[in-house]
Amino acid sequence: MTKNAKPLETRWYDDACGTAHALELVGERWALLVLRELVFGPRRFGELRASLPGISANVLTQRLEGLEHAGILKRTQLPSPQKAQVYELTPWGYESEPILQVMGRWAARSPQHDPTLPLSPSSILMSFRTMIDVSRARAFSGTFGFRFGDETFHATLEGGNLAVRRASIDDVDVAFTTDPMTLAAVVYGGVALAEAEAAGTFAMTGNRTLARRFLSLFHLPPKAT
Amino acid sequence: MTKNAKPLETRWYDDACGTAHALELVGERWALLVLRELVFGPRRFGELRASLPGISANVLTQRLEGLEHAGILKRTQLPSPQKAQVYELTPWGYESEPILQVMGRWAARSPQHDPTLPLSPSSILMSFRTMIDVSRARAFSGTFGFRFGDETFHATLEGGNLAVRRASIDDVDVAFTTDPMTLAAVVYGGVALAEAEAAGTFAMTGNRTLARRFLSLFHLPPKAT
DNA sequence: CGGCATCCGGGAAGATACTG
DNA sequence: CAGTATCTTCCCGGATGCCG
Repeated sequence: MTKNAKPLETRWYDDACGTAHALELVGERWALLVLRELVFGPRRFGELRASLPGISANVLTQRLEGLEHAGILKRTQLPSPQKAQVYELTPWGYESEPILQVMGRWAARSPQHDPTLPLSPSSILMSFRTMIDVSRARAFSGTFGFRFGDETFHATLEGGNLAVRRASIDDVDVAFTTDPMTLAAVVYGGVALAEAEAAGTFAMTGNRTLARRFLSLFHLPPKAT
Repeated sequence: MTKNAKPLETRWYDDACGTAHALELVGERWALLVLRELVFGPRRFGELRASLPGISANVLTQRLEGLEHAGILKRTQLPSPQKAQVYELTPWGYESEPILQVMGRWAARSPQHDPTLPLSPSSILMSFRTMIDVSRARAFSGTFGFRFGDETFHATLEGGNLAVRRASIDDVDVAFTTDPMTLAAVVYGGVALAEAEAAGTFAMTGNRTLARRFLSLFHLPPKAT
């Protein structure tokens, strides 16, 4: 029963500013990265832990408790066969995505940003939603599937927006099978598609013309100074 | 000479995600609130400390060092007469304002947000930039001055945007003299102008019709759930 | 295996006192 | 006024173990 539910009303900003309150809600270490991993759909404890390199189990437990208490996520039991419990953002929790996007766009301009570090599937797909060239994207539409190991994501491009969700990827126009770092290298790092395919770390099926057009939609902002 | 300037390269997220990098840059406690206080112009150490209820001097020193090292702000000496040192955001640092705005807009919908806590001048003016009704604001323009004790801010409304900077407020169409909490109560809390004026905590000079129109431009978003 | 509790070491934050 | 030094408190991270 989690006996120690101390709200610890101390140690907080005594400030009516919305930004300060946001920091009380999601300002603790790892909190926003937990949201990042949940933004495309519910996940289990172990999946979250595997996607967050370096987080410890007890800290993840604390964050999930705090975020649930704040009304940002809720834990739900899957129907009987699985008997597993998953964490899912509430509608208001899903609205936190712009925070992640704006922070990512700004930090991508940092002179110290190292794009060669590991990347999670959520991260690269979130970056697509952030870095998409809306005006060029409006010119076409399509459905795209991503397979990263055993995780699959379904993306629908339409009206300049890329809607992404964790789902199976049957019936997509293009399906990519790769890993997040290779995908980032191809899209942002100027690595040639043919090179990545030859290396065996990148494969795609479906409409290759559409695929190339899609992959050229995303660009990092220029570095500051 | 601050002998121990080691950034302690450990304790960070090993993650290429832009959001994760942003958290490395401004994810420490107080960091974003320091930026909030700098977003309308340079300030001195003591001014920052006074605007950040509860921060201690050594933590503020650490944050300023870290933010300077990251290239988000720089310390500059004022010309000879003052011999004072101020902290000022770099151009890229100023671009962090959308982070503050998006977080504030999202957190304002939190069921737990308490708008009766103390508020800094930067906070209320930042909230105006965030919560402005752009379509209605496009319909007119004007210049507005705010005097909070000895701090003054100059705001220019034009094209739906409210540009704010710390500056003297001569030659404005309307000048408000009040405190941030009273201003928030009038704009967001439904407190009548006449009531606040009668209480002596709110005064304005200039075009009163324009003033009323201006003050009605700003609204908090509805609470979630 | 998933989730949570406990213990421990290290380090960051908070408070106070002190210096130029 | 602008920080620095010191001490205490608390959070974070890792390890371990319990229980369903």
